[in-house]
Amino acid sequence: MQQASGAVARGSGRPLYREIADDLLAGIGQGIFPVGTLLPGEMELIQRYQSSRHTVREALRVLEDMGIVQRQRGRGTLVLSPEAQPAFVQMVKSPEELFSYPADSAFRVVAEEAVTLSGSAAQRLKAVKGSRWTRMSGPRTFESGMPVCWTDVYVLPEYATIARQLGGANSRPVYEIISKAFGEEVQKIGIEIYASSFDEERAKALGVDVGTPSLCLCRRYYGNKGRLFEISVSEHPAQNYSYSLEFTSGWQNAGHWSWNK
Amino acid sequence: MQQASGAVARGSGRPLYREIADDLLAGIGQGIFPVGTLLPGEMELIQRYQSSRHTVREALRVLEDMGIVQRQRGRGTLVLSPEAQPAFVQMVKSPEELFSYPADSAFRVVAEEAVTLSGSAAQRLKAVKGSRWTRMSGPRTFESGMPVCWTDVYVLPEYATIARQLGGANSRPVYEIISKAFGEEVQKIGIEIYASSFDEERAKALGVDVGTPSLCLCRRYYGNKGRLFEISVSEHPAQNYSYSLEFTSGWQNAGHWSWNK
DNA sequence: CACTTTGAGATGTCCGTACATATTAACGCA
DNA sequence: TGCGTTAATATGTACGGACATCTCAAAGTG
Repeated sequence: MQQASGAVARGSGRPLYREIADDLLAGIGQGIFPVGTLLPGEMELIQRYQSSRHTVREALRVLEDMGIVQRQRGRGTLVLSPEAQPAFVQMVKSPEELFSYPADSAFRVVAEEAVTLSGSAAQRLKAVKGSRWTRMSGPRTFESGMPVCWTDVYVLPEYATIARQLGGANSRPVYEIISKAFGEEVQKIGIEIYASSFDEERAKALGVDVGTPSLCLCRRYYGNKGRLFEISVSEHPAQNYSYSLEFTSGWQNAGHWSWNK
Repeated sequence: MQQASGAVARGSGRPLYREIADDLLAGIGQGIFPVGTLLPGEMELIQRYQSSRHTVREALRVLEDMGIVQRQRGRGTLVLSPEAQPAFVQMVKSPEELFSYPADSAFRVVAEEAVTLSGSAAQRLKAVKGSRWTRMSGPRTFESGMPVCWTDVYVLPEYATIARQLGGANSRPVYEIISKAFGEEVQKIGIEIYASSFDEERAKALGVDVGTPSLCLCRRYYGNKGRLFEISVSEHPAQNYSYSLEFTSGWQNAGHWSWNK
């Protein structure tokens, strides 16, 4: 185990900034720098390690890239997490890859109405009870007419005008249309997956038997300032659909996306 | 669109290293610096942008953190990707979080046998046809006896000895036991989710009705050198189980995990 | 020809300095 | 008391220099 927050070995073959980063990490792990508090300032660390500001900042950058600390100009270096956390990350290039929808399928809206979420509906959608949404429902089908799934899309009432764009067959995801039309940048996506079976109405619409097992995907889209602006619930016939994920060992990067004010 | 690879605006309110990074990015996007080639050296970039090495390196670091370029001492800066790829990443602290298994549940092995995968079984598990595995099957239940799911675990024959450790009730994940006992470090985890319904045998074992909708999770664990060493398939009663994910906007970090030799 | 050595060029590490800007708390004033 | 101002402090940006280490190719050597 490393000694915490004192002098570090020089000429150990490892870069000095790495030694400093490890030492700070040990200090955080041992509670010398508790989570939620600020690390000593750069000037103090320079004295403590008898190093230069450049080297100290390099060490702090390592910790930041590992998600251990968060740096903020004018405030200091906040300790976020007690230890180096090797993590499993899944990366997709765009939210579209979270869909796994066939490219040649289209969503056809057959019903649009304003809804106020009751308690049970709000719980199922993980939304606020009593909140108001505009719901658009319909099947997603291949060009050939073969059904892909039944979809309920809930959007904020102020975005209900997109229903006009969805009037005809549309293959683009709803979140993408909203994002471009209203400047909502998707910051977070929540996905919940569960199994169910088709009720009579939907089974009829998709041309499958009543009671057919189904895979349901509920996706929640959070935009600017973390505001929930869209919820979509899709119900797929089980035999035609599965959902795949892949996680790779790595570290989180708290990095550059937050640099823009 | 930015001009590519010439002088950049100073005093634009944005940091100079960001301007340089954007300019290089534009150059990469326009094919001035094709993917697979090396970017101009730091000294040349210093002259081109009339800046200091520190600033140029800061710009290159931004591109590296975004996964656009890869830097290598003694060689140069390699262009990996043509454009900035905003990505959605999901992070979990350990593979355990991928389970969502209740902590007070236990897996009880009721059958263990050597199997050779037929074509259909291999396709379903996404494993190699004809490969040999040791399969352990049984229910996972709460301490109270209430069923959580039915699980089939496939492990490499050389790891079959862990069945001894699983003889009694065991709440620890199988991958964790293998990891500790045999030194397999989990590098990648693949998950596939689909819906089904319980057949007679399993319905009886779990005490649910035949035909009850179920949610199936197939997990594949890849260890050292990317070798598939465990597959687990769990079938959950639909009404008791759902699977949640969350993705946050960010960038990939090609960074510090590779620093250790 | 095969192998070793050398050297140029590239990035990595580390030191110094100065000024800019955001944050926060203390201060002064109405 | 309430609010705007100011000052101290923190990190961010940018400049300069020096030496270390790695890579690759060219030159040298047997």
